[in-house]
Amino acid sequence: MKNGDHLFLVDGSGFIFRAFHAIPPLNRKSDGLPVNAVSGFCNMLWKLLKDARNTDVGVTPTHFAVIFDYSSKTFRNDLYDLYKANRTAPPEDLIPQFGLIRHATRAFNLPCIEKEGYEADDLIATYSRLAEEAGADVTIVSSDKDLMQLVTGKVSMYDGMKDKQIAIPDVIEKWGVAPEKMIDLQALTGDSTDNIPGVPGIGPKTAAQLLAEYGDLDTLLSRAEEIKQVKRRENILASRELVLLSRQLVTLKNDTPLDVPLDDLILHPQDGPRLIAFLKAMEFNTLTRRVAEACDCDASAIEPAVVPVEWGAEAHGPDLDRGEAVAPSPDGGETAAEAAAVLMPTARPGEASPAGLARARAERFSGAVIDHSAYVTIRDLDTLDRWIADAREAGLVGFDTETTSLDPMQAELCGFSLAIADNRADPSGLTVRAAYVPLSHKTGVGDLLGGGLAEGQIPVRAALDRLKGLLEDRSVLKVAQNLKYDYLVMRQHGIVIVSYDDTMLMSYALDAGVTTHGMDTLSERWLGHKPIPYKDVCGSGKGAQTFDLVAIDRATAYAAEDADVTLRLWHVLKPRLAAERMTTVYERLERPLVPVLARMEERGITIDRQVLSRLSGELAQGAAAFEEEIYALAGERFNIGSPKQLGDILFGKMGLSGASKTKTGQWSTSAQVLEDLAAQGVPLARKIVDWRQLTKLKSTYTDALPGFVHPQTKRVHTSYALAATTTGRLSSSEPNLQNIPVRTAEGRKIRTAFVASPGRKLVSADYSQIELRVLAHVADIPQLRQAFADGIDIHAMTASEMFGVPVEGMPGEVRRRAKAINFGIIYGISAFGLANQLAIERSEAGEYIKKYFERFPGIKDYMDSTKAFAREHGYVETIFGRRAHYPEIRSSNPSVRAFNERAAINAPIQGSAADVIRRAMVKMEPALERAGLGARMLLQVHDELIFEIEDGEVDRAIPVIVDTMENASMPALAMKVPLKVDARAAHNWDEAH
DNA sequence: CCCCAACCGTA
DNA sequence: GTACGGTTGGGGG
Repeated sequence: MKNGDHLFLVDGSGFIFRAFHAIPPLNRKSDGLPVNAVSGFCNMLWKLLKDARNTDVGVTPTHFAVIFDYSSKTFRNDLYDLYKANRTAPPEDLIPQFGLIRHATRAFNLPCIEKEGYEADDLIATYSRLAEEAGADVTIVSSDKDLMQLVTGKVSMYDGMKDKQIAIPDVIEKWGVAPEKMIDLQALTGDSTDNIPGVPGIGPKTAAQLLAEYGDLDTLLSRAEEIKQVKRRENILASRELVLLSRQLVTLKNDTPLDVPLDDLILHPQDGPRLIAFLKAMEFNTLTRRVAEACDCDASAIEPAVVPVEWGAEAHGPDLDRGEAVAPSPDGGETAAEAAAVLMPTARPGEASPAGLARARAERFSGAVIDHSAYVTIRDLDTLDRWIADAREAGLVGFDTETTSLDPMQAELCGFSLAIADNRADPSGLTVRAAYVPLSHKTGVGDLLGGGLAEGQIPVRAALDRLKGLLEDRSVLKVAQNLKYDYLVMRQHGIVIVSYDDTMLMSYALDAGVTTHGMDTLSERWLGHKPIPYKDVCGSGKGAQTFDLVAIDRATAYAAEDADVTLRLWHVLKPRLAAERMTTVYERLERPLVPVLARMEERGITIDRQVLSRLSGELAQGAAAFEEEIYALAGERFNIGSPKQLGDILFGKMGLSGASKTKTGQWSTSAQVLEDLAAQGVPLARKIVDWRQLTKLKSTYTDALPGFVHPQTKRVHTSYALAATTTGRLSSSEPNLQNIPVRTAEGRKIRTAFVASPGRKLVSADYSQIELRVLAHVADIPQLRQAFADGIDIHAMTASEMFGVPVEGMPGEVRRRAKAINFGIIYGISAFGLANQLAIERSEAGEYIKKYFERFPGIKDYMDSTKAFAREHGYVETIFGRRAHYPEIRSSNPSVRAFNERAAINAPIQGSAADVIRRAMVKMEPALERAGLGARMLLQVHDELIFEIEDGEVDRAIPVIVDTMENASMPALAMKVPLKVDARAAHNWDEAH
């Protein structure tokens, strides 16, 4: 270090405490991790370093270090055992941030310095002295008065939070003494926060006055007798020894041993990608964007870093218990605004009870008058600011995005809309005003050169900066329809929506099985209003255009209406949750899954296109070979893929027996029928079955999957539907990754194409027999509970009970039949179905069922009582209270009724298992983070979760994953049967499964 | 171009 | 016998 250099020393530990208390703890990661101090720290570092690069502005560091306290025990404790003895433990939310700030420092490519037995202040004093001796200037980034003794002509301080420089005159102004007298002043006054004794009755003012009069502390003490004020004189004389001790304590040690030499503090260039990876992991979206701009990086191409979090001893994570107090929950947490908002509008007579309010709301909102001409197009920032301010004031806002694609991973934002219930104008909540903010609408429809940006739109960056403030404000409840979509779209712009409700999920929690949950359906059902069809705005089929090409007036009517309708739906559905006691289901099983699934979809999974392409060729060859043989056997060429043509050939032309008809009267050519024919010795039938298998694998998988590889991420991003099934299961589409083949060897080859990225493994963790375990729990069957407790083969046990065959040496066929019965039970067994499955007579199947019910009477009771419950209430419930509705269960049509009864028997079993894995998924990310693991959950396949995990982490991650899944029901519900999870790691999905 | 039936992949 | 989604063929407009 040389003359003219400039060393910045950041008091990291001091900053943590200051930032933690100064910045409100609103600033959490989406998983609930508090990062307010980290956020303040990163912003401050960025500001310091940014100015540093801009040589026109301020001072430019050549050397830089961030200094931390190593631990609470230092040499000062040897001097005075009560030193800092009154310190209490840091707040819980602060604990994980100590480690994170060190990670942040390293991500900024800065030295992170601490030394056992010394405080940060001593290290700062030492570096400061050395730098000054070398002729350099020093800036200590801190506002701590303990460091002011270090200020000289070459050494100044800088308060990073107040953006204020502290030089010699500033110290004198503040404390009345020059920096070199600060030690004496502190010794006299003491410091209650550090438990440093001083002279009673002497504060900074008196101390400064005394020092001005006597020059320094030693002189003061030697001439203390001269002090005129009796009390003050006596106190000083009595405290003499303590004051000298205090002086030792407050004197910073400027010759501490250093592990990192001064010259090593030289400022290195920023490592942009590394810093962005860290900032993304912290979800500091604004800063990520700024850094990406400054270093010209594409932030979207950078994976978030894996940042281990040390939580200390305290457990953390979203609690999933019923009735437990809801801590500020990671995402859609209940806020004061939300609690207030649900009561808005003001209750009227007859609305005091939740049910009364719900009824009144439904009544008031039905037959809504929706006036498209009242919608506003927001074209300038001032108007947008007013709307956002009004939304803040209301604490509640309807929100919707308009984009160019239904696929959120491909969608480009065109604009967004806001809806506000005007509570002042109309306390009924009925008056909703809504606006559309166009951002990137184009002109020149049909212009091949592409029209330019349409006039009268706010610049995207400016508008989104304002919107971000609203969407990330925990105190404003955002209401959206199918929020996962908007969540993903906004994430692409660095915005993380917090505090939200999703009307689609509210409807799903309330009415699964009654209705679908799309906005148009809900609007017609609850508001009696048919929203403008998307087709009317954008056209369809060949004439379709993207939303950015829609004229802004037309777009406003459509888009604002969506936000308007969504907010009205919320007013109807929200009170129903409480009235129908579905709030817990909604808040614990539905809403928190939105960001979890969004992240899974965003991560995607890698597929090896070469593997698929090779397989596709093999399948084509195999199918072609079959085709020739099929034509030869049939005696003519025909479309094998046409069941109609095939049926005509088999049962018309060839006159084969064993035909059955489909419900439309056509010949059935199902696999079952063909298998039967093959068994009769019809070789053509076998070849058709085999041909179908190959062409199915080719068309549905090997040919289709590569088309889903995202052009930028090069991964496949499925879409999970949260509200598609009656039972509570998820569904997956575009592509459906929940039906990737596994049962045949040929099919399994498809799974080898699903691979981990380099240096990682795929880990598959699946529940073993979860539905039978749920059945054992809900029906409380002693033998089943015992078998699961003992880890016995459940199907063999069933066979043994039914047929009196010992488990040892049981024939495979006997076990197979018992297995089919077990599955049949879960599916709401019928003699017809079981006979079909086992290819036995219906009477024989009936005997099996009778026998089963004799051995397990509890199952019969369960099925009967479930049916009776469903008939009485029209719905059934899972163990977590989710409801599946069967409105047709009282149908006078016996087959319709029987079908609904079977579904009603199945739903609590399938649905409870679905609830369990939902809980596991919500708990998984916090559990992994708590364990300091970067494992990433990618896929869910009903009873299986697939992760991508760094090689070195796999062995540590698996127990965390297994434990989280096995204990997913806790603490809300202790199951009577243990849940068992098997997990394996491999390069591809086939080997991991 | 849209919709439905048939078929088949998964849990 | 439960719960899904995707592909193909084919009919109707």
